[in-house]
Amino acid sequence: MADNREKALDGPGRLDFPRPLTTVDVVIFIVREGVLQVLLIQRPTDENEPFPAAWALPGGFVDTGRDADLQSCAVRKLKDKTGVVSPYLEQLGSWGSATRDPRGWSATHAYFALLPAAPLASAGAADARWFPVGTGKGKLKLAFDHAEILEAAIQRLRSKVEYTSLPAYLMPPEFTLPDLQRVYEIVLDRPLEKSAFRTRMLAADLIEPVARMRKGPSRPAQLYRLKKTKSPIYFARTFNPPT
Amino acid sequence: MADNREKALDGPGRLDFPRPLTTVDVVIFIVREGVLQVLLIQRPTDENEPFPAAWALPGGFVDTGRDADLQSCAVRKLKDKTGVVSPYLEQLGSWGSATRDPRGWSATHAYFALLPAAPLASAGAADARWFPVGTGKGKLKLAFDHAEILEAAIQRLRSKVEYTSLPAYLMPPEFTLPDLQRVYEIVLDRPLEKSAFRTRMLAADLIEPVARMRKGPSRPAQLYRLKKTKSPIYFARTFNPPT
DNA sequence: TGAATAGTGTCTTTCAGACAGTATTGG
DNA sequence: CCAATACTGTCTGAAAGACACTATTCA
Repeated sequence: MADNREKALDGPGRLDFPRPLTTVDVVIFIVREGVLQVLLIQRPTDENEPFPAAWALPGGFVDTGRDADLQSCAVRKLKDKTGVVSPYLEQLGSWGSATRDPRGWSATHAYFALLPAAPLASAGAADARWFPVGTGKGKLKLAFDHAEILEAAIQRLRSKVEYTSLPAYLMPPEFTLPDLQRVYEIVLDRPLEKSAFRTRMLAADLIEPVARMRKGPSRPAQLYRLKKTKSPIYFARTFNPPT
Repeated sequence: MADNREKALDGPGRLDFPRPLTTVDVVIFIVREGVLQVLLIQRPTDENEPFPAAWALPGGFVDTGRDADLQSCAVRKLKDKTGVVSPYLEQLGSWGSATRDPRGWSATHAYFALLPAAPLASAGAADARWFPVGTGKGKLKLAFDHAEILEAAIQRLRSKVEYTSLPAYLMPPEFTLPDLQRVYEIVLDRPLEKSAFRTRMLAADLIEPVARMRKGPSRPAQLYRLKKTKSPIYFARTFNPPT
């Protein structure tokens, strides 16, 4: 896009002012080992970089040469760090201010992604690690304003899980209803009623049984898979009376 | 993060790669003359400007010298065009791509604002006009991707009105319950049950009666005002069973 | 008085909450 | 058999839908 930039400069001259830095960050969630986890990247230790060695959300500058738009930039960052294309990627919001990046006025476009549980969901990159989303204490200090962004992502996820089928995107290809309920409970951090849960999920036309059962130490459970559903289901009520 | 490519471009302290343009746009809603309306600005007729004379959302470039952050930039644009500070301003999302602005890669941070109905809610600026939000047809061609942004704002507003008290911010300082219901119905474009509506609103601890009544050609109605409520109320159910 | 709108009451429906009870496996 | 987990049924309660009914003003 060097062309456009030159054109801009020889126009009425109105574009010759300082531009903020533009970045994209992605909050990537997964459920592993029974807890909600988020992928973080360790920043380079180079002391000339901002926040050296601190943990940060995966992300970085928009590359005007490679990224057609913000969403594809987010997809690229996601793929760089995990090797996968998420079945669910949603815009979370944007954060921009004069002070959030020591290098100058900057604005980031934040996305959040849900990855399906997989037997060996390792962080793809060497500088990447999964961190459990602490239920309160033990908060990590993150680079930039990423702690705030992460907090917003968790809130958004929790809030949407109350009345949508989002957790379906956190499931492996085949799962049982109790599995799904467990994931809801992990994200919401509270137990749900089994009976109401089953009724709602089955009524939602969201999942379909496959011709197999999950065997275990007790009664086998019906396996389901996600229907070829484009978008999440919105329920008319939340799961429990609101706070 | 600095992946390999960015490291190459951006040695320590080097940030000299092309930066996208950064703008903020605001979708400003009001209810006037019984319909939901949105404020649009006519772009300059100068043929060197993009989309000359086209209607656009109020907005513009972030001014790194004046704007401390995105939100204050949005507040500034809102005040420039309407002279008021909205009681409700929410981030809507961001749109960025190589092609949305002919001047080059650009990203806009979109907000939406709700203005209280006022007897003489004129558009403050000369190039500004209120346009009814057409229920379907008669769509205006807007500059940039603003039609898409407006569409998203309307959807977001409608969706949130289903289960929040957002319309309270569209009301004048004092209003009756039937007034409020009318605004809900205008935004949702469908009738609501009076009885359920009243019950819900009065239970929400959102409004309080003032010591006056609205007189009219028929039975007077109790006037209410918004309680000093910081944030909108979220209801546990939507108003009607979903489609 | 009647028209018009505000506001209430009552019955029904829907669906979650609670929880007991049945079903089906392995040991 | 028992333990464990999957799944179903039944009762209750809260809140919405439907709609009739009462209340209060003006003309």
